Amino acid sequence: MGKNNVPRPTESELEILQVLWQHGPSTVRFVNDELSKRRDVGYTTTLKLLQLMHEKGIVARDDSSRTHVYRPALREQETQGVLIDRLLEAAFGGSALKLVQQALGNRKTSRAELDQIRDLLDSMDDQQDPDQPSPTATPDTK
Amino acid sequence: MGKNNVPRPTESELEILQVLWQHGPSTVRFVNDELSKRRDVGYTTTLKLLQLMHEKGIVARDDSSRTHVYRPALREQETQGVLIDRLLEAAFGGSALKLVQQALGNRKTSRAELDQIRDLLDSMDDQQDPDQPSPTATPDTK
DNA sequence: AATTCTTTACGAAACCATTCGTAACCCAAA
DNA sequence: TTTGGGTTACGAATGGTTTCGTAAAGAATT
Repeated sequence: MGKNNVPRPTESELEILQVLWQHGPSTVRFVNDELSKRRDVGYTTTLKLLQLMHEKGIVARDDSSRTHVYRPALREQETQGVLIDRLLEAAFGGSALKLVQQALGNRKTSRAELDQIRDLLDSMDDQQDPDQPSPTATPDTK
Repeated sequence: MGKNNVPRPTESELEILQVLWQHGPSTVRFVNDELSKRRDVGYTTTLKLLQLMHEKGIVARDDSSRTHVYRPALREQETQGVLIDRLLEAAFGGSALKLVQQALGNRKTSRAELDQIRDLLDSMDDQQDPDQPSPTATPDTK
């Protein structure tokens, strides 16, 4: 099992995942209240979505008590990674460089944030292993 | 008219847009041949997609001659920007920093690319003083 | 106990993306 | 003129996402 069959959340599902990531394991009621702060959404709609996400393996749930408690099945970073890969393939021809340039270039970014990115770049320099080629495009591992 | 009603291409539509961005204005036949290099797709499927994209305003077409010629209605960068905004909102709570960290962190990136990003960061430092708003980033109200 | 509130489960409707079959049309070649 | 290949237009089937109405069951309140 690699990243092959990692679930690909839809937009609504992501909305819910963000609530779970931010607040931790939550009931349908809580998630729905959070979503309702941003837009109109019925309780059973949120319920159904969570049930489907559960079937898909996107969330796990504790149904030991009557009101079930849902939590993300994947780490935030993992899911975000999948989504970036998706966008990278779909719109940037696989070039992470172009994506980052676009993300930074067309946007206001504070100096503090720029510095944080610089730190990240520096730490990546340290990890550079010159032995290996740079296979940005072939996660073919079987 | 701001970025409000900029079209939001689907995955298939992006596949086609990439062909158009890369090769310039093209006929259905050409686009379909390109897509066929990667996967199985019927001619009329590509045709229909292009027709729908035309209706949506995602592509423009020259139908002065019998075989129509399609071209992107938006610049590559513009569309990519919209898509990043979308992902940013949907999965990263709006934090471009987190997105970039994720894009770079979970991925092998060559030193050359890292250097290019550093250059970008440096040039952004220069622009830090927003007397002159960046020409790319503010298509405000007309 | 009866009522009300909360929750889950289920089914269906509405909508959209994707795919393709079929027909009509034009043009060029036979 | 007829045939055939390439093209556009259109409609429909399929499958997935999103929404919500309704029913059933449990829990709390009266």
